[in-house]
Amino acid sequence: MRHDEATADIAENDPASAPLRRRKAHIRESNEAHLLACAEAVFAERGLEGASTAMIAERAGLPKANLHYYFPTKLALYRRVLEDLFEDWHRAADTFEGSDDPVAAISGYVRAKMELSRRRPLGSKVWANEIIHGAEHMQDILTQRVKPWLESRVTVVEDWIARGLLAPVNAQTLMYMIWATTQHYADFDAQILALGGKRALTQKSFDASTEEVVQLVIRACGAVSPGRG
Amino acid sequence: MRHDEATADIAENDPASAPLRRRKAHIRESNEAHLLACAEAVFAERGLEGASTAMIAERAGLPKANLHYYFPTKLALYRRVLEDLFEDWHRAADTFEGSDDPVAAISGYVRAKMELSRRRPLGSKVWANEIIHGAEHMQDILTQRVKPWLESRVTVVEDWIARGLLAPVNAQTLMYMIWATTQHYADFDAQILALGGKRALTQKSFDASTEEVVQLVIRACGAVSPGRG
DNA sequence: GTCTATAGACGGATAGAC
DNA sequence: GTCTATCCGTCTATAGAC
Repeated sequence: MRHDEATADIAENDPASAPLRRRKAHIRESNEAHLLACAEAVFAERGLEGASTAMIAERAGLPKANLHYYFPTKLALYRRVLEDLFEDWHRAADTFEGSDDPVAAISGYVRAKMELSRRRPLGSKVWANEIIHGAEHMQDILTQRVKPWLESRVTVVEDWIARGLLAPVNAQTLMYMIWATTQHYADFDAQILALGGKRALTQKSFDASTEEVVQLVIRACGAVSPGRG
Repeated sequence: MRHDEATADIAENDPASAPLRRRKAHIRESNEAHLLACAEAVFAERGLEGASTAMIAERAGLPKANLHYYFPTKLALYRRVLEDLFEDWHRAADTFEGSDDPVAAISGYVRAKMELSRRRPLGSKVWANEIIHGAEHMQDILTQRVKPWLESRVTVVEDWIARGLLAPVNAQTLMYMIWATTQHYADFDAQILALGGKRALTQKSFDASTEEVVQLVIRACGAVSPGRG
């Protein structure tokens, strides 16, 4: 994390300094990524207001001033975390694009969302926290990125219904149920743990919950589960 | 909100001061209730750390020192809000106790939970926020109050399954789906609004969403919806 | 029971040496 | 690019007059 080379006097246009510039770029990239990961954890544990730049810097093993060198304000850092989370969410959402078979598409999407809750629960918490508090720092992401995606999926589901492949459910309500239920396993893990379900944190119980959720969702929208494996 | 009577010199044991003591008790009761309502709103909007006692006091129209007169610390106020929320949640949960008919019991419970999300969305947000951040201030509520309730309901659902009244779902997973989906309409209202669904905030669209959720849940657990009305 | 003033800790952000 | 020291604002909580 520490770099003691004297680099301040390297001329920008000196070809000989190219390796140093690359090294500086690599340092920046690596420190930014590390700070983003630590920020995600602290924001998840304490929220935007509860998190302090000192906590994030300490977790990253850097002095606070160094954090402000990479991210000018706490809010800028927070925004970057949210944008990064959207990218990950969007990759999971791709699962829904692939198939024209409703059972395969929907169960695949539920599994992808559960996998995301498993793999990145802290990110899910940051996202949930932001929305609960009014989503003021992600209006643009919601309206410009999530909304078009949702509308296109609603169209697809309504087409499936028109073709008799699904029961006449409200597509938006179905999507909210899928989001809410899958994200519950990340956001409310403390409650699930306290309620002492056997399905707490092991990969095995998480996989079992995943298949139970898939089953519930598939039956909810009036299709027959294809089973799996 | 203001009371200018000189009451400091009223002897505790003087029978003549009983009316004054009653008035003081009423003042306390009314101010505490008002502060609790304002605290719930500010905690919902900003979280425990983001909320300041100054904000809560200002919303209540009282000086900050007055707030600390009624609630010694911010955390004590927060705890009182959480306990109050549990009581309300518990009343809604009673719906589930009444009937031995699974469809009536489950759809009634879903409606009660949706009604709670509609009537007290700020409270739902405070609850969600607390759990997302680790539930450290409500471990006792979860393990001593919510857990026994959940276990008794799991038993009932498993009995229904054994009697062939429901599909063989995992009762806990079903309950998490109900909680997650119904609370989504309170906690994620900012997202629902931003995604521009027609079902935003009117009572009418909320009622429609309620019946859609009931339908989805009833079908998910393998029963036939009884319709309604 | 009400309210002003303030103590004391901690927050985000920056200056400037290295 | 790193890090110490510090500014200045806000926070919780309390003292003490009324």
